[in-house]
Amino acid sequence: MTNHKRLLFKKLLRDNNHSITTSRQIVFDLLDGQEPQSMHALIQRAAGQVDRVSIYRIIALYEKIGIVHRVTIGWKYKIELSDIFLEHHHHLSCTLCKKVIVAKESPQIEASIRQLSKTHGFTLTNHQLELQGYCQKCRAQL
Amino acid sequence: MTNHKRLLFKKLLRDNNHSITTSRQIVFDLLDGQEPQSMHALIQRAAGQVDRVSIYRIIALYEKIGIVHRVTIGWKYKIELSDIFLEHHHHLSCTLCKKVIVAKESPQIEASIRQLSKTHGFTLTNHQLELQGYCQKCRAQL
DNA sequence: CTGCTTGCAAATCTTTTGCATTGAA
DNA sequence: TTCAATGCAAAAGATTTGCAAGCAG
Repeated sequence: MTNHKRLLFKKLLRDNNHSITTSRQIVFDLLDGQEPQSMHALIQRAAGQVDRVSIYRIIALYEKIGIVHRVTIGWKYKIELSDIFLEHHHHLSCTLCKKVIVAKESPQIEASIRQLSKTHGFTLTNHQLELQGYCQKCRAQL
Repeated sequence: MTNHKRLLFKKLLRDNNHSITTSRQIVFDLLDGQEPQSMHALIQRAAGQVDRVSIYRIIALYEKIGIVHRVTIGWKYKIELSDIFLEHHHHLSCTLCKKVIVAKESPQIEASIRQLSKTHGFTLTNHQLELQGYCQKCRAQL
């Protein structure tokens, strides 16, 4: 993980008047550089270090202050670092192998989305796009 | 509800070898012409008519045979009739009043999305776009 | 120190499963 | 009649809450 990310992380906590605790750093580290993760996965990976309940509380806090956001993969949500840490992107999730392909944002899509909001008098703060289908590998096996 | 929808609904059940039961019709009627609904809402509205467990089973079936799909609103999912019944569209959901604005699809967005899949060797079957922000009314009150 | 954070226990809510009964074809 | 579909009870899983103890600032 880059030093920059860690500094930004701490700054976000400080700026919002929350302390920088060991548990919070552990959870942040678990999130960094990973595909979006389910609560279950986070809880598993933090087992013995951070209690399940604290993870829920930490993730709730992180979402409120914009460190993470939730994305929908299939029917369930998963957690990933927000676009301040990762570049803005979209997910292509394979219905068969469940792999998530991360796609860099397309200026064209972003522009159309802004246009759509405008048409509806909507003030856009955020958006999520999920594509479902088959990845190249699974497709070949059909 | 149009007769066409009801016929299509029955045809989908028949074509997939499932019987047309009272419970299934009730759940279908609850879904028709409504904003996406939470399980909780469906269960409430069907109280006394269809058991909670059956609703879960019926919705699972409906999703499998393409009668409904799940959309994410905030952190939770909701159920709505699939694009065979409604036209393909996207959701603009207001973070404040929770209202969901339904937007007709934009050819421009759809095209960009197809392009994005292609770039990644992905076979697209489906996609969902959710915009979050403030609706006109809530925006005015900020 | 002092109040924000955490862990633990337990409550609550959501979804799934097993099984006997009911109902559609 | 016959097997799929339903209801009920209960299990399993996910998330939240209350409270005492621990740690960051």
